[in-house]
Amino acid sequence: MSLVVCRVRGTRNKERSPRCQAPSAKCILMSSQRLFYGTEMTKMKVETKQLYRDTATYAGKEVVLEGWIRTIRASKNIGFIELNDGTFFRNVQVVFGDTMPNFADIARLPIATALRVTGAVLETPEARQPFEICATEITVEAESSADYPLQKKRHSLEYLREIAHLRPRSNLFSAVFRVRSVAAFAVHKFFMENNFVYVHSPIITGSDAEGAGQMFKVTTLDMLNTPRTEAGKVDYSRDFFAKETHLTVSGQLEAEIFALAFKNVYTFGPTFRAENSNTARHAAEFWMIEPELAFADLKDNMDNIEAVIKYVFAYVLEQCPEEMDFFCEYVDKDLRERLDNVVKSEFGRVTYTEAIKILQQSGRSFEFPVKWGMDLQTEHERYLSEQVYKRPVFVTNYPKDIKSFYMRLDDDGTTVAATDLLVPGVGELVGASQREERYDVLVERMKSLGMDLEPYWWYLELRKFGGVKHSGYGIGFERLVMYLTGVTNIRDVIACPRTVGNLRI
RNA sequence: GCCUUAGUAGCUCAAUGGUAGAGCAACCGGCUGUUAACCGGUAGGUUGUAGGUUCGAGCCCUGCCUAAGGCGCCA
Repeated sequence: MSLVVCRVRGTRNKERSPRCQAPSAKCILMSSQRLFYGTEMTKMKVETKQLYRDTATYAGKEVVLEGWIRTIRASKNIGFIELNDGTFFRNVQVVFGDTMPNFADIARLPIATALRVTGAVLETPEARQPFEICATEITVEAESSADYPLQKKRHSLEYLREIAHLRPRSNLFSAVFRVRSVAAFAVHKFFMENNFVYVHSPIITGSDAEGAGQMFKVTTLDMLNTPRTEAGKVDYSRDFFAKETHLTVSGQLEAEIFALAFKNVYTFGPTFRAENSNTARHAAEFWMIEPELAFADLKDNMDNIEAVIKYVFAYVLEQCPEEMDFFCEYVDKDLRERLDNVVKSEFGRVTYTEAIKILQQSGRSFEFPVKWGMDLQTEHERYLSEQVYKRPVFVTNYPKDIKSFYMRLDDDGTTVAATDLLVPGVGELVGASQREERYDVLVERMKSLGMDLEPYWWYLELRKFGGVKHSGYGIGFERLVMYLTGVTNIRDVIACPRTVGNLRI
């Protein structure tokens, strides 16, 4: 077995360069034997993340690394491969020389070819990368082709969307989806540490008027031959659930069931909206976090929202420094400053009525004139979060007429205990409210909205049996990831995005 | 759903109504430490699509398709 570390025959800087002061073969053999697992013939398999996080442990040792070629460049006698094994944002530089019998074959390999590399880890503190692997053996695990669509240069996000099956291999999406994963874990970690119970609310729902927009139908009926009632309508009694069913638009009402049993709960799962929305922040399938807190009013609610967002941001900043550096350099130069600001500063809190005054006194001419009673338009929300507060801001106590039936009526009888958290660049990140716990008030509100009470019999019954005050909110998880990464299109933070007229993969 | 803009080589983009071009990628060759390596060469086009105006259209006009940006709906 050859253990010559770095058989480069270069003469330039040979004495001075630390990269040429490789440990002796004997030294490597002795030290690496202690780290081998299994039989002596088994090489030490490593992952890139281990190498980066614990370089000193591996320095001078022989390791085996499996990964894909991100870039490769070679001259007559020496070549360089940047190998990515998926476990870490950064690549590992593999140096290979013409002492390898298959040098010429390796040098010609196209990007995305999968390799198994055996070689010694050499620390290179003066180079752009902290270490490299001096290959003694490289075998091809799976070859790629020259027409691989990802090139080693910047691509447009639009182009990458067209190759959604390959884009996770690009730098940006490697960073985005690792951050998404870490952020999701941080969400669970926060709620578990605060003694919340994780509830799996149903995906298929029987109530068709949850008030959050158009819903997707769920059915097993034959579309070409639907059974009809005598009145000529679709006979859902012969459908799978013997009633009309849809994909959920919110797990909130079900979460309330559990909040009134477990005190503090949260859901975290997919949500579906069949809205004809054509914006950079809407998708037909997205993930929502919906906590529900018993014995909690609107202020408790806001405190919890602020705490979880700060916790998740701080955790991602700590766990994903390489990814965050990348976003700051290539996506948004001000990202780190903005996120640090979110973690450190207090979120703004302003009532709807005060916000209207701020907008009216701003001296700005808005496309939609500002008037009490109107819903805030995007231009108003942006002005408040991006110009006035320059950080997340809660707008509270909206007029009841522009909010949902389940929100608790304020004492003035005209506003409800609701709040939206507006953040710069993303818009509405969280929608929240204290729920109407007073049975009579709730029934009256639903009746005045012309709602059919029957499907909500269980929701109303919760108010009869110890239905304490309680509050909850919904965080759009993708919008959270957008805010964290600086990525401005929701299609670029979802693995396989679904939007109107678009489901590629 | 509404408004605006765009569509040219595999990718990113040029081209005053008058001969369709560059960089990168690919392919061939060179190069002893590269960093989106570098140097030389080769090949690559029904200008989204269907019509129209014109002696002549990538460019002007109309429809359609696709995408992006903005708005509405919301998380």
